[in-house]
Amino acid sequence: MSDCLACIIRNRAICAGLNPPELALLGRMGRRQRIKAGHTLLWEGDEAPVVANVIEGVLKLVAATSDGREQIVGLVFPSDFIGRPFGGESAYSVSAMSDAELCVFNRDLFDEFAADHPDLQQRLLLRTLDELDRARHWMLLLGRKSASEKVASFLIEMADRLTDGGRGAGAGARFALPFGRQQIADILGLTIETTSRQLTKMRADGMIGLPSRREIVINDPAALHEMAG
Amino acid sequence: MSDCLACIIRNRAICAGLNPPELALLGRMGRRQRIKAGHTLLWEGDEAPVVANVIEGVLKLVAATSDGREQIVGLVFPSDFIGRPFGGESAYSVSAMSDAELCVFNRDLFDEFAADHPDLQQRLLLRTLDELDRARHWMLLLGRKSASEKVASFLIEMADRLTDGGRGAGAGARFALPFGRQQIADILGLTIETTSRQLTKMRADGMIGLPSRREIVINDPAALHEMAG
DNA sequence: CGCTGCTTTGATTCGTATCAATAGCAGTGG
DNA sequence: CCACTGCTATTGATACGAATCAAAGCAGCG
Repeated sequence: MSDCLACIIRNRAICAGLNPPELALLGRMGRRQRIKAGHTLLWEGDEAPVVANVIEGVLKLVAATSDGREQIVGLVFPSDFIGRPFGGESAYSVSAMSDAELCVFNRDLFDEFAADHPDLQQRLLLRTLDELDRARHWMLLLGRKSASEKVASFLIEMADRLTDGGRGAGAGARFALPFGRQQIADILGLTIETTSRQLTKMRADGMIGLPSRREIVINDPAALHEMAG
Repeated sequence: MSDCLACIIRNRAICAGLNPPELALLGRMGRRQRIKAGHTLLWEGDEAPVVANVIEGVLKLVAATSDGREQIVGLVFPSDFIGRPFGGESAYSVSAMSDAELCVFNRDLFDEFAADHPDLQQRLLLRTLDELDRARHWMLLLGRKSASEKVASFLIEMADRLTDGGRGAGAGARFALPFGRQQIADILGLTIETTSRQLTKMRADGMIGLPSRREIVINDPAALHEMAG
C-alpha cells in the first residue's frame, strides 16, 4: 500500500483528479517498487502482468530484431505511465536507464478499476494520444533525417524534457542526460561512432558545450533548430 | 444524417456496441463525405475541426520536414478512426490514397458524445493503444532495418491487411496495393529507386510475383519472413 | 597505479541516395 | 487501331553518408 496523498507526482500522473476515497482504493492496489539502472521490468513478447506509474527515474521502451539490433521506441519520465492496459503481451521490453521508483499495479485489478472510472480512462486516452503523436513525429526523424539533423532534434527534445520547469532549449540551457552515447544512438537509429562524431562536430562549431560525458550546454539554440530541419 | 444501422463497417468501427438510440444520436451528428484519391482532408499543423470513421478506401497520415521530405506515419483502412479527439491541431496531414468514403463528425460534438459514453471511449483507447504499438513497431523498421528487410516486412504487413479475410501472407497470396512505388518508399523511409530495385530483385529470386504495377503475389512466405528479419 | 568500460578518433567499406536515361503503361485524339 | 503524350517504374553509373573495423584516449574505481 502506498500513500498516494503524499505522492510527489500525484498532480501530474493519471491519478490526478481522483477523490480521496478513490485514491485510497487505488493506493491499496499499488505497491512501490525500486528498480536499479540497467534492470528490465518487462520483456518483449512476454505476458505483461503489470502496469505502473513512474515516480522517479527514466526508463526506456526497446524493440529488437531477431539478430539483436535494438531501437529505443519510447522514453518514460516521472509521472508517465507504463504498460498496456486491457492488453496481452508487451510489444517491447521496458528497462530502467537510471535508478527508478515505480508505483506498480496488477494489470487485471487496474483494468477493473479503470473500467469503473471513466475520467481516469479519459486521462489515459489523452496520454496515449500524446504518446502516439510523439511516436509518429519520431518516425519522421528515423525515416527521413540525416545524422546531424537527428542529433540536433534529439538535443532540442531533451532540453524540453530535462531542463527544470521545461524552460527548453534557450541559450545557455544546461542539463544532464540520464544515459550514455550508445543509448542516444539507439534512440536515433545511429551507431555510437556516428553519434559521437556529430556531437564532437557541434561542439567544435561552438553550437553546444560538453562539460562532461553526460552534460549538455546549448550555446546557440537558433543554429540548433536550423540544423534539426 | 447517416443510416448507421445499415453501415457496412458498423460492427468493426468504434460505433460497435452502441444501442439503437445512441446510434441514432451519433448518426445525426455525422455526415457522409466522399473524397477523391490524392485529396487532403487535414493539413499538418492546422486546427483539426473534425474526426471521422473510414467507411471505404485507404488514407495516409503524412509528416514532412521543412524542406519537403515526407514520411508516411500511418495508414488508415476501412473501420479505422481518423483525427485527434480532445485535441488541438493535427500533428500530420491526412490524405486519400484511393477514392474514399468517410463518416465525418464535428470534433467538439464528438468529444461531448464520447465524454458521455465511457464504453465508446474505451474502444477508442484500445484502438489508440493498438495504433501506438504498431507505430512503435514501425520505428524499429525505420531505425534499424536494411532496404531489403524493410520491403519484405512491408509486403508481409500488407498481405495481412489486404488479403480478403486477413488470410495473410500464405503461399500464393495475391493482393493489389492501393498505392504506387513512391508511396511505398514514403512508408519505408527509402527512395523510389531503392524500393523498385528491391522488388525487382525479389521477383528475380522467385520470392514474389509482380503481375502488374500494383499487384503482388507471395510465392515463398518462408523466405519473405526470413528476409524481413 | 593499473584495471575496466565508455568515448573519441581514424581508415576503410558498403549501402543507399542521387543523378540521368530508358522503358512501359494508360489515356487521348487522330 | 495506332501514334502521341504524360506519368510511373525500371535500370544504370556515380557520389556520398553512415556503418564497420580498428586503435587510442579518458574517466572512474578497486
